[in-house]
Amino acid sequence: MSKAYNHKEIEAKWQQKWEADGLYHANIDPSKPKYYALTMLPYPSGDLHIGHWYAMTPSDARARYMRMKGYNVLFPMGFDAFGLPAENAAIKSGIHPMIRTRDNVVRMRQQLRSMGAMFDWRREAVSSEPEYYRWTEWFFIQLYKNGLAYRKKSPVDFCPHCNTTLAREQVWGDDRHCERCSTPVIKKDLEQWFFRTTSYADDLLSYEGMDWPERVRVLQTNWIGKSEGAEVYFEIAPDSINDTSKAGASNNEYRMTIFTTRPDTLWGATFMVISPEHPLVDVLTTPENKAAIHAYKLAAARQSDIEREAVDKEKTGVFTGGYAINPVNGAKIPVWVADYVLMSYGTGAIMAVPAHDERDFAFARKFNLPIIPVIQPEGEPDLDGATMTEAYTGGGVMVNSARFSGTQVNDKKGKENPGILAVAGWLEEKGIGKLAVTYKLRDWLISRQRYWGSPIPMIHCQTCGWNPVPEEQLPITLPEDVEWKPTGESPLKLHPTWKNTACPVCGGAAERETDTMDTFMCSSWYHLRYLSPTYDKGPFDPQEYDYWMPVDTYTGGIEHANMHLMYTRFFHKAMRDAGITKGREPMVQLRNQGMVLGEDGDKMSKSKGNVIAPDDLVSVYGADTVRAYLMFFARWDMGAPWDSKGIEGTVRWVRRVWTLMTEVAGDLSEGRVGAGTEAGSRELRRKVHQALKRISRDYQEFEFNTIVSGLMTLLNEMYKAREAANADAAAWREALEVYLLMMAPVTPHIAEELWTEALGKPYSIHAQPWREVDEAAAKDDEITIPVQVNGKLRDRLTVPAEASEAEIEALALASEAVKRHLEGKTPKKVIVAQKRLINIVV
RNA sequence: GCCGAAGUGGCGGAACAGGCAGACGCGCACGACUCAAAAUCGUGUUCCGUGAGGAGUGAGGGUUCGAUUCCCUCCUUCGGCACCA
Repeated sequence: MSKAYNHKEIEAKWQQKWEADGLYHANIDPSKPKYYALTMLPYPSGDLHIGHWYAMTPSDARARYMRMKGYNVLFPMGFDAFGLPAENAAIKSGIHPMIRTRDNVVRMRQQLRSMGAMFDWRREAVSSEPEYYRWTEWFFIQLYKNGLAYRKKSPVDFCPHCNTTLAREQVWGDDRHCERCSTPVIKKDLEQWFFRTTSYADDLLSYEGMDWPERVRVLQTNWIGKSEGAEVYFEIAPDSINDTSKAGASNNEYRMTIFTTRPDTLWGATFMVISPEHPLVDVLTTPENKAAIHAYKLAAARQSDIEREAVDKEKTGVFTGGYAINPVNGAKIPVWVADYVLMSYGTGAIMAVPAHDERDFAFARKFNLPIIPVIQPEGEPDLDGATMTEAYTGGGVMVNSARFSGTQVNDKKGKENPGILAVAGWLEEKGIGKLAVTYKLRDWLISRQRYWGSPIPMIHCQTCGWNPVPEEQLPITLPEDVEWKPTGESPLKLHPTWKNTACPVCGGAAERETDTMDTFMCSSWYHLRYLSPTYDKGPFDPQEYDYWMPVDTYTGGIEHANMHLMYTRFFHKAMRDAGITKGREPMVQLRNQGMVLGEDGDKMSKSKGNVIAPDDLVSVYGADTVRAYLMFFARWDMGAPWDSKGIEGTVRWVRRVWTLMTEVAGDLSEGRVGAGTEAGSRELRRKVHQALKRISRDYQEFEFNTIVSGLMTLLNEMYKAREAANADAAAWREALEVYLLMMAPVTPHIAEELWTEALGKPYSIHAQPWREVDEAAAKDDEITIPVQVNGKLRDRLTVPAEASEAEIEALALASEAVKRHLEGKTPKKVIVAQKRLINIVV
């Protein structure tokens, strides 16, 4: 075998053979430890991106390594196929999303096959096919039955001209106008479906037993945003109730609950602020303030969340004319409406303590509201509300706080703070408040006013209300005969008959929910559908589940830290509590890859013209070279700009491997390799086993760039050994075999070709066990020890590996170079750092 | 503003026990082969210095016999959150 390397020929040949033989089929095998390696599935845009290659081929290499290590490895692939792009394309071009999606899946499957990855295609799942979304619907019903799905009014962007809701990306410009008619968009409350993610907030905060990057854990922790404090109940002053419809109602009906992290500052509350959307705004507003409040509410509704939440924005607000009673001291304090208080966090109402909160301070100064200090920093002049220039937010001693004056306050939160603990206990005793916890995490809004998604399997009846579709009627399929009008309304709503159905409870006329589910719902359980994609008695075959779950390694982009990964964790826990899944977490280990940027260092985009197409690279260089280069050219977790010149180094390496392997294999089979010398053979074996040791560790640790550089280094050594011609045939055979085994996960085709054709070994290299490191062979005979004088390198000693530290020290002191730098002085100290370095201090 | 990550040659990066800084590769230079070029092979390539030597891992300080690695302060870049009560 001395033909030239032809990547097209060997890649086509082996991909076909592997497929025909089912080489990568993963079946339940209780005799082997299982390993579920999962990489995030793509959206079928119709074109595989270099980013997909960058994410998937190292994941594949590691899955292959684990397989060689003796694990029964499952490495599946599929498509997250519902979503907006297909629907937008349908509105523009009239091509049905189903047709477009199926075409794209066919095309992308081919592109994915060109990677030569070990995907078990029998387990492919496509989320937009009825056999899949039947179970997405089924899961919705399980969540509903377990009280985790509910309906609530929620604000959405709405175009009053088109009379429709808009997705966030359909709202354009700083003035927030409709993409189609340029009418300014308003917020509108719509009834929508939510999942109770918040009821799992504390469970989601625990990462026990999970090998996830610190970065992702921090991101999720911040996103959940647990905050400890207290809630306190403020009543509206009796003369401030402007609700004629409920004359004579008791005060308690209008109790306002506030959340605060600083109940210790309650005596310093000089006013209250409620959100413009707060239900009690109208009750509190006096007739003379009505017009101003109304205008303010309208303005707030027009603003985007981003505008409204901008930190540097000047505080705005309007006085309602109404007052509340501070329950700790009976003080009557004014209630303002301001947009810096968000209805979506806490209770939408706060007590304002301007002396000890920056935002309240800014607000008080602007509107001339009183500032009363109630925490005095120790050893400092007394705070004075009239002259303070900023809020004091630190610890100290409580003052002006009735029975609590003199109590210590520190920087800790919740119960850890003696001031908070004391006040909260008293509040609870008096029935005016208690310790409380609030989260930033919101419930998951899953309704989308869209066609191309999984239908929400709910039916609304005028008499029986909302009820789930009976499970035996699933799936509720999407109608195909819909019209693509650019109305912005979901075609499901406009379809003449689809929504008409019978109530599952009373049998009377009823309507289906016409909203569809967020696609994150589909991707929250795809790892389960892979287990048994054709199973029809449930979402997955329990036998497959028991063997394969949980996912051992999950790989993908960090951009999914707060959305997909959080939803998947929630989904798993909710279904576990419903008795459907098992265990604390769905994914034990998580690793994130970085991003391949364009050659200009910018993010790749069609408009910038800096997109690198993997298909072109594969056709020029071959999949093996592209795989190897993607693993080599950057740290996997960091990513880097693409370098089209850099790939030449990998091209040369692959060619040099081919040349050396075919030539040396030829020499071996024709007896041209002599007995060599014992030292020469030992030297070659040492290099091989040292590389094996390093490379094994690098596969384990996801350090793909040093796997390839380690292979390159060893190849250079093998060329030198060949030049020296002093290694025997056995050492060479081992070197060639181990080399191919080590490169097989990176470059599966060329490794298979050389293994079977050049070395004549039995097919397939990918079913071979990983070789164990021969520690004795890897051991150095001689070691080089750097010798420093005062920390500066002055000489290097080469000594036998078994030399004693005393011998090494004596040799170091005898060194000419060392003596020169000692300048006749006597060393004060000689440090012998094991057998790694000597430092002589004078 | 808060949280997190990262700053090492012309470039991507390596150094995984606090112990030889710059592995491997790109690029570049020189040489061999060639009429020539490409390809290939070989040699060199952190900076300053002819040299001995000196400096050097974003900046400054500290701990240590010894710091890219540990600690403190600061700067820059990137990512996330952003009036969260």
